[in-house]
Amino acid sequence: MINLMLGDCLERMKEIRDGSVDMILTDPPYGMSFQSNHRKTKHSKIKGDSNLYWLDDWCSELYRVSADNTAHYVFCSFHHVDKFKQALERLFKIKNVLIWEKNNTSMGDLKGDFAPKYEMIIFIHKGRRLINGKRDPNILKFSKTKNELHPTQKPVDLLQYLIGKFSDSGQLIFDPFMGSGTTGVAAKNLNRKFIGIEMDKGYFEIAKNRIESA
Amino acid sequence: MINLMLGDCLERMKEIRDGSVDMILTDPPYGMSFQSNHRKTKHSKIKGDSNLYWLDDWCSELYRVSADNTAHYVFCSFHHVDKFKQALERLFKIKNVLIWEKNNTSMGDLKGDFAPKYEMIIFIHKGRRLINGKRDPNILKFSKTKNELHPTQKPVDLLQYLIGKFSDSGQLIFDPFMGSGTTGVAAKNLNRKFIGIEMDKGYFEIAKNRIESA
DNA sequence: ACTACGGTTGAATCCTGAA
DNA sequence: GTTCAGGATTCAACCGTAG
Repeated sequence: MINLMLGDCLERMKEIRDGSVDMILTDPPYGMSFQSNHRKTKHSKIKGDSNLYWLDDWCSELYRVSADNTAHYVFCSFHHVDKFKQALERLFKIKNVLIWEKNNTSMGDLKGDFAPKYEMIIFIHKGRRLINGKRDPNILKFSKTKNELHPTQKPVDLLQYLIGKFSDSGQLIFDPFMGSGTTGVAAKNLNRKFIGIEMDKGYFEIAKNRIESA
Repeated sequence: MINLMLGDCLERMKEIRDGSVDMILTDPPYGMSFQSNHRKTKHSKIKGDSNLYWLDDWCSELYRVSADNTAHYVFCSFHHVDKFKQALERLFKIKNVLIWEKNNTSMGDLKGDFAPKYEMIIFIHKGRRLINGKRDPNILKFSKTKNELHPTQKPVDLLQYLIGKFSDSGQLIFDPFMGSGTTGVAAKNLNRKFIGIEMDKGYFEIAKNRIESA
């Protein structure tokens, strides 16, 4: 079962039944500008809300739709980790903050700072979910995707790893900020069901095509 | 110049002159025991939440004693990164969150979680301080010290690396939570001046001996 | 005119991995 | 080896407006 919705996730999530989702795996917009004058490959502009006013309502809906005894992942940069952690913490149990170590660094302040080489992944439980297989360290090394369709596209193998560790075959994975649909591809590859929501029509079509042909 | 003080850093810091410190490098107590009690209540009141009530006053004093255009490091676990980031952010500029990747993992939840393999280091500026040498990634691999004198003892080579990157020979390093004195040893090895404060008399003596014989 | 402030624009510059 | 491209960017200069 694959269910893709075009629209604002705060609205469309209302259509999802209480306790029906076995894993949320998503990469919310951080509220940064993606338009760089130096990037060769330009992506369409993504709406940046740096005030993150929607966070609390969003977390409440996530809690409502998720089943008991499930584990979930929310990608996050260190710039906003405090706000995301506190919003999630009101309802979920913060289990860990995983570090996705990339194979490259990004730009940032070249003279007064260290070079960004990772993204954070807030790992939460509703109730208690046991790990599948062995317990791995909380630093995960995966190479970045080449020729990205979306500026923050995640590697499929990273998402498949995360899905495999804390969900079972046939369970339902949910991504409220679908982007180019990598979470859906990973879910389908592992025989999970999937619900994805995306507001941008261009990315929605890309996601639909990618997941169909996966 | 090495100046070691026995006492509560919130009190003893008052003796340090405005703008006299070139780098703060410290590992504050996290108050983990309070945290675990608090977890049982889901809709937690922030008031009386943990023993981090001293954070805001502490940050104000750090800001007062530090010179303009200086860089500083505060160690932190992911459990409390939100509170430390927000307290520091009121006055300092958050530049980065560094990841100290250890060579081993610690215990934690063996069945429902990933294994902790890192500590966070909040990296802040007062004004703007340029890097010494090249710009390195924000994931730092250093092996843990063996036969520790203190439960959260840091490797000397890690602290020397951090000191070397953002301070100069002859400048003053300050550690308000000195513990077993590793920051002082690193500072002395690199010909920096040092002020350290420690409340516990046992650790104070250990630190004094270690720094003297460094 | 003279700052002061806010928003926008464009230049800078470095490590890593892939070719 | 050697070259080359690119990266959830930051900083500073530059206007336009307001006081």
